[in-house]
Amino acid sequence: MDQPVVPLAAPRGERADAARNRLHLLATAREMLAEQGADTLTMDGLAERAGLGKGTVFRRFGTRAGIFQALLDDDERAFQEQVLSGPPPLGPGAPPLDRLISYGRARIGFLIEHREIARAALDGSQLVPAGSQTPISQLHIRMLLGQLGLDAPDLDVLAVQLTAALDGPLLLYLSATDLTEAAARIAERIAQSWQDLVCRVCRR
Amino acid sequence: MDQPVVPLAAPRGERADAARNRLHLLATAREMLAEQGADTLTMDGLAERAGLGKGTVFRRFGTRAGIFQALLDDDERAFQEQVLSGPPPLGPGAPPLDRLISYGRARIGFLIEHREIARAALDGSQLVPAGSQTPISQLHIRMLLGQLGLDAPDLDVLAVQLTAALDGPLLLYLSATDLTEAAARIAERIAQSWQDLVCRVCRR
DNA sequence: CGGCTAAACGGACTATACCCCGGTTAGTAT
DNA sequence: ATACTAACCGGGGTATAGTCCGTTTAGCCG
Repeated sequence: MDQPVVPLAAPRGERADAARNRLHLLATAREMLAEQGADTLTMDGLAERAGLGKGTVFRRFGTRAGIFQALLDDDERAFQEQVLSGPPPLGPGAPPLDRLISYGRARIGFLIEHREIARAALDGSQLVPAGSQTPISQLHIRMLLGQLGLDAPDLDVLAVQLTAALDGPLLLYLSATDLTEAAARIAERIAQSWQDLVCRVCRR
Repeated sequence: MDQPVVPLAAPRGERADAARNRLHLLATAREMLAEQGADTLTMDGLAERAGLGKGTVFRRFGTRAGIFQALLDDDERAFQEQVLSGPPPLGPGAPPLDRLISYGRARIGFLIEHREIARAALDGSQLVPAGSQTPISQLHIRMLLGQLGLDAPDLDVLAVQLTAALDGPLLLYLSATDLTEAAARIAERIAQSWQDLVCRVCRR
């Protein structure tokens, strides 16, 4: 009853220069990521290369992991697009169980593809894998579970469990292996197990 | 064909002074933990209070999280005892499915009880919750799955999935709430969901 | 008991995430 | 156009995890 007509991304009042700097920092981070890898990327280095102050970097992203979470968010947008309004069975239109299976496969692929950023986006102080990552998966899985009409006692916790069951093997895999070999084979193995798991859980 | 007869705990050659210092550091850490909480415990502080050099602390535990992992390991010993040779249904003797349900309940209780240490034992660089924590759970679950004679395609990955499904809600819970209220209620809710999940997965 | 070596010790040193606050500027109301 | 204010910028400052290497000592052997 007061905000005029600003349904855009920026929640409210991110100043133009701030937005510009954020974009610029993200772009610079990607460059550095591409040429040196994630763990040598320091806040000072990023600030200097971007030609900005260190304080600015922290103001934008809060924490080191925050940068990678922001990058992952960015990459995830296209993925979410597919999930929310792409073609079935990933997008709407297919039966919930098919979508669940399809979603697991897609997410596994996405995370393996973006493994370096995903890994760096982890942070000991915020136990959940990444800022955006869990909510989306969990919400989507929760929604599909609702559509399935299961007679489980607590769909919310079940959604958390399944989300964890999807991410768990990936995290283990991302941390253990250096991913140089047979990424596809392991991905397929996890995808297969995901399918088996959800089929077991959802059959009546 | 060469090592004489040393089947003791210390793999080989942890010097007496080293062992003594490790114990002393662990004890000191527990004191500090009790009186100031986990996040104000610094490596320097621990070293100073223990009357040892900082280098020693790092030599023993490698990393800050390592200290908490060591403490958790220590606490976990009694728990493992119960699982490996305590009375059923947690210990051996009960049907595998009952043991699986019982194990989940016990682990939830254990982790909630030791929440502060468990939380501090997490570390962004080693994605799995804690040094000891995952292996034990996973191995045990894997074993029980084997005894169940499921026709799943990949019991190893299934074990990882279930371990994650057990830990996931806990981590979420440990990070979000400050646990001062209704710990028991939430624990019960997670335990209930765990039981439901494994029943769904294991029914034929 | 005296000497030898590998392991442990200590604490100064480095790197870097994160904080702070005085100065500047974008956005807006008059 | 001008003044006002809230937000942003900058970069030096602090705390602390983790490293290095010269020194000390435990365990053993002759």
